[in-house]
Amino acid sequence: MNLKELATKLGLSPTTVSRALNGYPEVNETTRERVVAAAKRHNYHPNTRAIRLATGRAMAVGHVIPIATRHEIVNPVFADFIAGAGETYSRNDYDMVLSVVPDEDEEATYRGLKSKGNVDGVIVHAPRMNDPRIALLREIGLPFVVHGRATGTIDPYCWLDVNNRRAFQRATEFLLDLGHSRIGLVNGLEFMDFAIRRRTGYVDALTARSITPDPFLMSSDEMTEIAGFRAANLMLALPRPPTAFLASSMISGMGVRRAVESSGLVLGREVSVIIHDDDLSYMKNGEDVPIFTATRSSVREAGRLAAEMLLDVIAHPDAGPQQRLLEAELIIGQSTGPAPKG
Amino acid sequence: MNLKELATKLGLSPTTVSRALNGYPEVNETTRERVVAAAKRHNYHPNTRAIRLATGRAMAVGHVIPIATRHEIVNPVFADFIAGAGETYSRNDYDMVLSVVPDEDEEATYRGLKSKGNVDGVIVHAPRMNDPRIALLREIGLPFVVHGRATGTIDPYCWLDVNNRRAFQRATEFLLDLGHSRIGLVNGLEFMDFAIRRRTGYVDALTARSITPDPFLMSSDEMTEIAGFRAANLMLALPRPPTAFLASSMISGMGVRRAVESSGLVLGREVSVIIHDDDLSYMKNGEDVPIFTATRSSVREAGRLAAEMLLDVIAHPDAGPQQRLLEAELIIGQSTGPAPKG
DNA sequence: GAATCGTTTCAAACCGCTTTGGATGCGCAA
DNA sequence: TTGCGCATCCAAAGCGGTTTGAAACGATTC
Repeated sequence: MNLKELATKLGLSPTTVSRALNGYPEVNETTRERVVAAAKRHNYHPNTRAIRLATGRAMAVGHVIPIATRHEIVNPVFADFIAGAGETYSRNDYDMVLSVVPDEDEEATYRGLKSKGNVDGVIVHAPRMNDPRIALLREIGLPFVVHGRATGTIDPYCWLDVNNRRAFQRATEFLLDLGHSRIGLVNGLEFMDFAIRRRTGYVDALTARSITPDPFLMSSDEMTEIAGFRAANLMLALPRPPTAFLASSMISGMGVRRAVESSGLVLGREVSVIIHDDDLSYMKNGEDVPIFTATRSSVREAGRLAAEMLLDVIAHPDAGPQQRLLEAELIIGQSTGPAPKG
Repeated sequence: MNLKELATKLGLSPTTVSRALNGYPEVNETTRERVVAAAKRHNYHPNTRAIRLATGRAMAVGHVIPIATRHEIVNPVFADFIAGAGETYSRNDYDMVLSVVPDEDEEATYRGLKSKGNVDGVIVHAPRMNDPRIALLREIGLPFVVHGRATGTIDPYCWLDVNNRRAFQRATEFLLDLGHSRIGLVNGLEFMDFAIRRRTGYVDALTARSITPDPFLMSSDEMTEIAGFRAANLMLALPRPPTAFLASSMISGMGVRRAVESSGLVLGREVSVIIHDDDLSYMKNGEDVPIFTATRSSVREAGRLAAEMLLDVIAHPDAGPQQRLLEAELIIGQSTGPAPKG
């Protein structure tokens, strides 16, 4: 059942039927009701491909997920971010198209998305320092929103980010207030922008209290359980081991916990741990009482908001770039306590 | 730059240019080379929307991700499955469109996908017992491949699954061989098909050795760290606690480990644990030596294969339904050992 | 030299919708 | 009566490709 057939069946022109269904004013109310009823009765749904060609809009948003050929990690945060963004798209009748490409094809993918007209805009994931994608997207004129920011980029662009610096600064201050002075940082890979900012927050808090950051207490690696375990193990083996840790994710935090416990230490008493909690649905940080003290910010909510921002940018391309900084909560769980006397 | 412009520039008709670029035989080789060169020079990319309308194919595959309104869990396995499937799609110039919808809208979503012509086929995720989606998709004539199977469905359909029953049967036998007789099952939600099959494998292995399954040693819940922790804790508090556990995922396995260790027991000596390892890229089970003994099957590889199967089904709609059963490996790690004398 | 054939090219229809630029008919003011 | 404005509807021209059916032309066959 297509528009023409429906029109013939109604004794109307395709024009009128189209207008009736799309809510244009120049059609008689009685006619509109007839049309709507007939459309429902014959189970008519306009062909998306035709709409897209006729309107010139793709009614779709792209998410490009580069698969690093080196370290083949699929960011576990994607699932929840995508779920959040997807909810927004569904509500607005947009499609979400995911492109999984080897990272060396990423530029070609963006260019293709634009020139072939598959999408009306894209979300940029996991920005790095001086991320080249921002200039690229501006150059080819594809609307975009960055999830995160890219240190080093001067011209303004659209982004939505968590205040990672402030979050880690507060977490560090919290540990300092508890009397900890040797605090291990188990950070993500520090070419990622969020990891840079987190380290800055950590370093700032320390230096504000006249503590010189100890390079041996700062690690940077994938945010996996194993990596967290190894980093914490190394630090615990130091002559003057840390009494507290700051871990960049729930998962690496679990590795830190394993290292702590397998050293025979008790979490929350002998060693304190604060993690960053993305509030992943499959990785809840406890129920009533959080297991880990954490800086928390829902990545799913970030997905929803970033998607809304992008749709807004697509609808109003000439309104200046939007920017939004979300604050993380600092929630107190069972993994922190006063520094042991020593 | 569109086809007509390119044609004029070349002094050819759009017909010939289109044919030249699409490799049709009825065009002179010299002409073809001229056309291809010009297309590259002018950076011509055919408009996807136009191709889709003209050919009647969407060149896209759908993944519908229902968001349960009750338990809002985004399956952590999605990310890797999607990554695997996405690689296949990229290689074949297909788009992957994700629909995130409240689960009560799922049927309407599938019908819409079909009648609006957004996709050429879909992958069905997380099948349950007697899953209604299979009959629905057959009814509306949308090609599909199920990732998993649906116990109770009689008519043949396309699926790709891991042999969950056999995997858990082997794992149970392995524990029995080590002398364990009280083995706790920390299963996923048992309306999910894979969870049913895993329990069957576990029960079969026990009964084959004349051990009556103890209902207190069988739990079923979300596959989260917390749920694994709680289930294991309950079992460890029994008058006759288990000496071994079978956990349905790496994540719930980490909860089990925490319960074991917080009971002051040593993993791999006093209590053995086997998990199912989906080989998630952000959740590696150790490096050289696996942390957990595990039944392992890469969900990312499953994604690749399922996508290939779907593209094949789309290309050859009349070839009978394909089915493929993957076997999980049983890999030995540090979390299992002989049952303690007692 | 005419008929036939294969190669190469093109004009035009088509995919299913939106949208522009009229038409039509009616009521009402001039 | 004429003219104008308004409400309602329609024919036709896009959107940018693919594909059908036919034309043009040189080569081959009789």
